[in-house]
Amino acid sequence: MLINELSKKTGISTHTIRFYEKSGLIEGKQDVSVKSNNYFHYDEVTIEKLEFISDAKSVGFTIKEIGQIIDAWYNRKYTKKQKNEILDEKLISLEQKMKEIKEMKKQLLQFKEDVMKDRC
Amino acid sequence: MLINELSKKTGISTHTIRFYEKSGLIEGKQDVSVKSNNYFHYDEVTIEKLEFISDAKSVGFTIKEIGQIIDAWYNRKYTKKQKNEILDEKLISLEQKMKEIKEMKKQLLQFKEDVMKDRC
DNA sequence: AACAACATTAGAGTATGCTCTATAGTTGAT
DNA sequence: ATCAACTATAGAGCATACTCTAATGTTGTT
Repeated sequence: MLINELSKKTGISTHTIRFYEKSGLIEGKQDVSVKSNNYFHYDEVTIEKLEFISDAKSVGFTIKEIGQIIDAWYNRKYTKKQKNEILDEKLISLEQKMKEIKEMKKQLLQFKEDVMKDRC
Repeated sequence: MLINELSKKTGISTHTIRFYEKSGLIEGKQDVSVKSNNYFHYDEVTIEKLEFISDAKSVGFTIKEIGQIIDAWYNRKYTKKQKNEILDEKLISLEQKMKEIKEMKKQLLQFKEDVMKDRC
């Protein structure tokens, strides 16, 4: 599929898709047999990747981190061991985020109590 | 205390402290009885606020959101009811973040399994 | 052939959250 | 009095992650 279809299927603008492509997160293929244009073609895996990018952004991963994860997932440039290391590292950072959110939740509940008891 | 002491006590640079002050997150007081300078003085509450700001940034709250929370906590400009609404809203967004992180964790564990079983 | 709707690239512009520089004045120890 | 170490303000610069504009070319329908 071409970029417009990809955009419609994922809800991500063509501008942003091109930005992600420049950033190395996704990769379209040009059809060498077609000489009249240099349109990029995208496959189903790209849709999966873009959906993953959206989710990964929500949890606070940077483009660079997302790139690492996608490479650990869909790339041949790492060994099995390296892929596992990258993924474990990201899992640890998720645990950390989780912990921080729990702490913040406690803090906000404390604020609520302070408000209720006119302590601030 | 003056800004330098505040900076040392919180580990936040004077530049960043001034940035937070401009952004309305904290507020120093000038001593009107001293006419030779216009130095700002900060109290213990400002330390608490700065510590809160650091924690709140880690969980992904924006400066604007942090401002709202600090106002709900330490400001007279909202009613009890409004304060509670703001805090509840932020608690809900924390729940959302938590959910997203759990999903992402599942996803990364799936990637690990895919790697292990040579499915990618 | 005309024309809307698509495609490409390069690069400018925007928002957020700092981070640093420049300039100028103040304080406190020697 | 001097001087290091502080203070303030204004504004420039930077990194991240888009977002948009401009210029130019292609495709497919009428």
